[in-house]
Amino acid sequence: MTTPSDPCCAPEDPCCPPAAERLRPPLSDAEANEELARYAKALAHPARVAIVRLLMQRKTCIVGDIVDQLPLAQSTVSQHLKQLKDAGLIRGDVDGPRVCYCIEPARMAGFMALVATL
Amino acid sequence: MTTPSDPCCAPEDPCCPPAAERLRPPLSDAEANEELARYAKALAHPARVAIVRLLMQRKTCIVGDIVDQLPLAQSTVSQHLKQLKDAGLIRGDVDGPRVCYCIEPARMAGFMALVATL
DNA sequence: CCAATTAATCGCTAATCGCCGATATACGAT
DNA sequence: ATCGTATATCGGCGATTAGCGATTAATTGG
Repeated sequence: MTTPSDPCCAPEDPCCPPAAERLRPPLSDAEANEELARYAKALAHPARVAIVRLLMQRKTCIVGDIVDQLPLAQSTVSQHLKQLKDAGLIRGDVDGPRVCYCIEPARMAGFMALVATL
Repeated sequence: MTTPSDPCCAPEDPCCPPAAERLRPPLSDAEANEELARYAKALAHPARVAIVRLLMQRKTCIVGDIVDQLPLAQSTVSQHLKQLKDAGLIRGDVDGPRVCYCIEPARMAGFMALVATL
C-alpha cells in the first residue's frame, strides 16, 4: 500500500502522464492567445499564486494545509483550488476523507512556454 | 525632428529607462505573489495577449492600428490598453493627435522572471 | 450504525469585468 | 476659429469574481 503520510502523487505516481498529454496540434495564433489568457487568469489572484507556489515547494500534495497557510475561509480556498484545477494547472486526488492537490507539471511548463513566446 | 512615420519609441528613445527603473527592494514573498498576480491579470484576456504580442512584433508602436487588428470596438480596445498600461506592461506616448503604445521591456522581463520563480 | 472530520457546493452580497454606443477632449489642417 | 480625426472617458448592461457562512457528501474511527 502507499504510505499513509504521502498518500497521493507519490513518486511512483508521477502525477501527470496519465491522460492529459494530447498531441498538441500546432495551436493557431488565436488559440495560443486564448490558452495563455486562461492560464494567466488562473494566476490572476495572489491567493492562487500562493497556492501554486506552495504546491511547487512541497512535492507532497497538501490538503487543508493550504487553508491554514492562507488568510481565507475554507470555502474560499476551495473555490480558488477549483479555478486552478479547471485551468489544468493543478490536479486533485481523493485520498480517503481528504483531497491531495498537486501541480500538473506539463501544464505549468506549457504556460511558461507560452509566456516565453511573447 | 523625428521622422513622422516612426514618431515615438524610436530607436533613439529606447522606450523604457526614463523613470520606471526603481531599485527593486528585495520584494517579499507576498509582494511577489501580488505583483505576479497583477501581471497575470493584465494578460488574463485574449485581446490583451494579442495586443502585447502585436507590440512585441512591431517595434514601432502602433496606435489605432491595434483597433483594426481586433474584432472589438474602439472604446473596448482603449479599455484593454488602459489595463495593460496600469499594470505597467505597456506605455503610451502622445504624438500629436494619436497615441503610440509600446512595450515596457523591463516590466515584461520582470513578469517573465516572476513566472520563472514558480 | 453513529459521530466526527474533510472538502465541495449552495446561496447571497458587493465589486469588478467586458462590451458597447455616445460623448468629451486634444490636436492638426484649413 | 472651425472642422475632422484620433483617443479617452462615461453610462449602462449582463456576466463573472471574490468573499463568507451554512449545508451537503464522502469517508474514517469507534
